[in-house]
Amino acid sequence: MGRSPCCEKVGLKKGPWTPEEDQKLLAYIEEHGHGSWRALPAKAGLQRCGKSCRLRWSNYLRPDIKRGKFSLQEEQTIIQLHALLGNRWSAIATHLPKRTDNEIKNYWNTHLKKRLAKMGIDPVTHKPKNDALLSSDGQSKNTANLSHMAQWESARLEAEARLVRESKLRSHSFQHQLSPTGYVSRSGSGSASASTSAQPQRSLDAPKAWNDGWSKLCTEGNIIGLNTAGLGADLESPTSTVTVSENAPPQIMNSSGTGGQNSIPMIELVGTSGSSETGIIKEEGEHNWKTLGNSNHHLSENSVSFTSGLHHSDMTISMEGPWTPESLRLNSGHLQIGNVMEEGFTTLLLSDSGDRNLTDSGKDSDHNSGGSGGDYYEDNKNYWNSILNLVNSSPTDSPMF
DNA sequence: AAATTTAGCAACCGCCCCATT
DNA sequence: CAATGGGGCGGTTGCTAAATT
Repeated sequence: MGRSPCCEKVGLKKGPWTPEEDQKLLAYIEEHGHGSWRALPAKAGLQRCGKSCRLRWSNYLRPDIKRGKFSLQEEQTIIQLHALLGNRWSAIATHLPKRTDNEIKNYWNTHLKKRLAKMGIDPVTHKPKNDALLSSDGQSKNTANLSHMAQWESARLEAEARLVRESKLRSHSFQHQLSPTGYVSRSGSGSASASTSAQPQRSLDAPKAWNDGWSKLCTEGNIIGLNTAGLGADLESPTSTVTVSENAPPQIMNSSGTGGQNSIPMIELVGTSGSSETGIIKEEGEHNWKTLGNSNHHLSENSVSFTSGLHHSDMTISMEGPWTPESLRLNSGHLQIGNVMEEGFTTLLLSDSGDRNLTDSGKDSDHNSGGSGGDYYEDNKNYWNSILNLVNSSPTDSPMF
């Protein structure tokens, strides 16, 4: 198709914004809302293109923006989400309230990426660069699995964001007039717009429900089946089901469909948390993780699961649908999931960030795997712990998990 | 103290998706 | 169904300040 650039018009100003321009834009949006960005500059008396105005607003002028140094928590979130989602800055930004995707992207590029590289970790794959040895024993496939999961999760995320966007659009159609800022999160999740009037509609949001479920999951340890497909029939994304049962036998949750070639892939995490508070697998289960490979695992064509065999901390991960058995890895009888050493690296990375102290669980590491291989199961456990931690500590309006 | 290099960040660019016509 | 427009997203650039030589 091809289309003319929005700033093609001669006479439009580019480059840094002056305080006067900021003031004009701010005043206009506060009074009228942004409305059509393209039409805004003329109405606001700005010699800028609409796109530039939108960027200036969403990255700088918006009232609900936090600026300044990133906290350790934020760093950790970025690193972990980047490992999961890649350069999906807007998705990552939804987990960092008041931070813009642009800011996160910049922070990644200027700080975190370099720090990873310095430590010999590939910032793209989050794997050690000298990974040749590992790849020979299946590590690369494991990473591919994580990538696969991340792709799947990304697709779901997008669909959920779309759903939320639609729901917000419906509610904002009239709220827009009432809320002069008129800001809707770029990802559609609304997570960054905590100060806007969107709050009452949150209960309609699939991500909110998802998150609520996780909250319960992490705080009560009850059996909770969450299936985002059930939250909206028009949700076209793959679905996730997370079930936790206290003292329940390990189980494979049956997903929707039959796992046929055209069915939606589904991951189910079925875990029984030894901790009734956080859903985080406690240290007491440590040895069981290490012996995970000796415990039950079954592999069938369309459904794969492993059971850790923990007496207090059971986790089953099952995958159905078009994923082939090859997409999962049985390695010496051990099912590997994802990049098992990631947490170790993350921990190292964060430890490397100078004089800051680590405060959260998942950072209790004296396991400096640091690219040397480390203990797969220990790292695996910590990786998922950290993800659970992340989820658990995420803002309630986060669209993910 | 001046010149050069490096780091940080705001903003731009081009592509893409989706809704509307 | 195709064309078009609006807006979102990720990659990149270029300016400025800080650090180094």
